[in-house]
Amino acid sequence: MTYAKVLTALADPTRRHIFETLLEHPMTVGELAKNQPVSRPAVSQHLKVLESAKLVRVKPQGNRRLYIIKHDGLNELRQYLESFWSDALSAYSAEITQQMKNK
Amino acid sequence: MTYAKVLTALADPTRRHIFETLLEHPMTVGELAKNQPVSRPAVSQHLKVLESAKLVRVKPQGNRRLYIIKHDGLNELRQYLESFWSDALSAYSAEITQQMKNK
DNA sequence: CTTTTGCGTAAGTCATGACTTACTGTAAGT
DNA sequence: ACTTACAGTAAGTCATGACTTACGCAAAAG
Repeated sequence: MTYAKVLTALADPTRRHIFETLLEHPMTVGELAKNQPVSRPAVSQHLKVLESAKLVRVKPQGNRRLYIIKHDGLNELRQYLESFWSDALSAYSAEITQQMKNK
Repeated sequence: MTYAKVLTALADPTRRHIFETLLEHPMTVGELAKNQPVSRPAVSQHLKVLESAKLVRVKPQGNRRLYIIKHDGLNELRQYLESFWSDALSAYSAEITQQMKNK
């Protein structure tokens, strides 16, 4: 049921930007905040959300905290999406749509 | 760039419920509202959002309006998600994660 | 040991968006 | 024609959540 968290996490543009930045390479909070139009605490709060959605992971390194991409959340979301295609009921719906195109 | 709209559209639980209900079979607004804890106008507003995210389609039938699932929005979102895997930069990130597991 | 650096947390503000109850309009039924 | 059914729109309320500044705490630096 984490796909719900993933959806809300990625629905926010700032959070998406943070996530996509981390996709390039792991980064600390301070570094992330520099590439962002928002304050450092805001970034911290966003990272908290991303973490609970299993989209990122923390690696504390002494003073600093390195944030790293984690694919678990994305996998959950992908699975949720794929259920829409594999679903037999979905197929029924597609059939209706097809019928309508022919009219 | 519609994937953003799709994400916000599916981030809302009520909207997800409406969408998943339509997945079973096409339905009118009134029918949808009956299976929902919210009012009919609320459903109408949600359908508007789902429509602009290319997740549903309307088929006016005389007095009523039949709403039908549309896969375009989901396809856009899926494409967005897949870019995270195919991305070379993502691969780099995955490598780092792997290195960390070994520690 | 004091200072600085790096982050998380608290608390409060402000905008957005998810609802509600009217109201309006259009098609169907009598 | 008149009424009833179906649904979108307007307008207003209320909660949530995205931000800010201020603060506290631990690790590094001096």
